Amino acid sequence: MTELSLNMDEYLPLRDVVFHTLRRAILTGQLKPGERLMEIHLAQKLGVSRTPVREAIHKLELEGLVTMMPRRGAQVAQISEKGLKDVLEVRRALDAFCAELACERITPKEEEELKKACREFEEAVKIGDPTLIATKDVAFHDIIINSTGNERLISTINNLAEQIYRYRFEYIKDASQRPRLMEEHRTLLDAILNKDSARAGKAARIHIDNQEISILSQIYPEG
Amino acid sequence: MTELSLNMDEYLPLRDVVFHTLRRAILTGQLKPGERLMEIHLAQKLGVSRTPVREAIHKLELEGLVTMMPRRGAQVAQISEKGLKDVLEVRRALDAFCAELACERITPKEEEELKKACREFEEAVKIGDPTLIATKDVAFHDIIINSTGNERLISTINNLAEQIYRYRFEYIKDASQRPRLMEEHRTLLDAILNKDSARAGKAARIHIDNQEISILSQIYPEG
DNA sequence: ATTCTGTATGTTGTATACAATATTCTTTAA
DNA sequence: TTAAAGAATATTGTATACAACATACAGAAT
Repeated sequence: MTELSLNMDEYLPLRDVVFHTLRRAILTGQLKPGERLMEIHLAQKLGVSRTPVREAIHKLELEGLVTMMPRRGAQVAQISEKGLKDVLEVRRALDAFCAELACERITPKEEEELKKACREFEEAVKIGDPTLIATKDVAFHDIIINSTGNERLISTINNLAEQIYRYRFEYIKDASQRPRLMEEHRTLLDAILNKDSARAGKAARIHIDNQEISILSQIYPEG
Repeated sequence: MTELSLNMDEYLPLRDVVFHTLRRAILTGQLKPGERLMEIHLAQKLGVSRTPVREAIHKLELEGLVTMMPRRGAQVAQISEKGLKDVLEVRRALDAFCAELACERITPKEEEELKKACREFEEAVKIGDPTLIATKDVAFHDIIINSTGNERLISTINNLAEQIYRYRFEYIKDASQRPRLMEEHRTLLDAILNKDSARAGKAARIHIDNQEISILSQIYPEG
C-alpha cells in the first residue's frame, strides 16, 4: 500500500514561498535595511499577485524583519544600537539557560553529535571559508539548544538569532576572532560533557559578550 | 498652533480591529481551544469581508493563539501539558532575569509605583474579585518587566504570558492560593527595593513554580 | 523665494470573483 | 449492513477590482 508513497505533504502555499524568498533576501543582505517593500513591484518580480506578497510581508513584520506603517507600506527593519543590545541581552540569558539545561538533559547520542560539531567547526576555521564557519557554528549551537527538548525555548532563541543574523555574519568574517571562538566552543563542550552547568552557563554568556562587543564595534565604530 | 490638536493617528486598519476582537475572544474563552475559525462566518458576523479576517487569523497564528493547516483552515490553539510546561520553563528563566535586571535598573519613580501596585494587589485580594486580582497582578509584574528597559525582553515575556493567560486566570480564581501570592509579591518587592538580585531572581522563580504546580494540577488532575 | 493649494499619480486597504482542494452526503455494490 | 465511489457542498488560496489615502509635483498667491 505504501510502496510508492510519494509525499503528498509537499504543498506550500504561495505566501510561504514568497515569505521564504523575501526572508532569505533580507538575511543575506540583498534587501537592505530601510529599503521599501512595495507589493505590486514584488508581485510582478515574483510572478504572483499582490495577495500572497501582502501575506508574506505581514509574516515578516511579525517576525521582526520588516516594519510597517499603516497605509505607508513596509520596509526592511533597521536595527538600532539599542535594539541590537536588547536582542543580545535576551539571547545571553536564554543561551546560558540552554547551556545549563543541556547539562541535565543532553543524551549520549547528542553528546557525540556535539563533539563532532565542535571538530567540524574547527576544521571549518582551518579552511577559512566564512560561510562554512557560520554554518558549522550554527550547527554546534543548534545541538545544544535542541538538546533542551523545549520547543518554545528553541523557537524563541531562533527568532532572536534571526534578528541579528545579518550582523553576526560580519563578525564571523573577522578572522582575528576565530581562535577565541574555537576556544569558547571547546570550553562550552567540555562543561556540558562534564555536566558542569555553572561553567556551561558562564561560557555561554561570555560567548555572547564577545559577539556583542565585536558586532557593536563593527557597526557603530564610535559608540 | 497646537491648541486644537485632534489626533490624526487614530486610524486602525480593519485587520487590526478584527485581530483584537478575535484575540480577546480567545483569551477570555469565548472561542474555545479546538474551535474552528472559518473566514466567511467570521466575516459575516463582524460585518467585513474575508480579507481582513484572513489577515487577522494569520497574525493570531504567528502569535501562537491559532494553529493552521494549509487548505484546512485555522482553529484555536490547543495547549498540551508539554507545551504549557515549555512556556512556563522559559518564563521562569526570563522572569528571574527581569527581576535581577530590575534590581540594577529600577528608577525611584518605578519603585514607588511598584510599592503602590503591591498594596493595590493586596487590597484586591481582600475584596476578592478575581478579575481585579488578575489585573493588579499583571500591573505589578508589568512594572518589574518594564523597568528593565529592554523592549525585546518585554515583548518576549508578554508573548509567553499570552500563551497561558487562559489557564492562569483559573489559577487566580483559586482563593486558597492568594495568601501565598501576596507573600511572594512582598518578597519580590522587598528584594528589588534592597537591590538583592539573587533573592529577587529566586523569588521570581518560586513564583512561577507555584503557578506551574497549581495550573497543571487544575488542567491535568491525574498528570 | 517661499509657502500654500490643487491635481495627478502611486500605494495600500478592502471587497469580491474565481480556482483548487477538502469535506460531506448520497448512492451503489459487495 | 458496511465500504467504496462519486457528486454536491463548503472552504481555502489566489487574483483582480475598486476605494481611500499618501505622495510628489506644478502652479498660484504672498
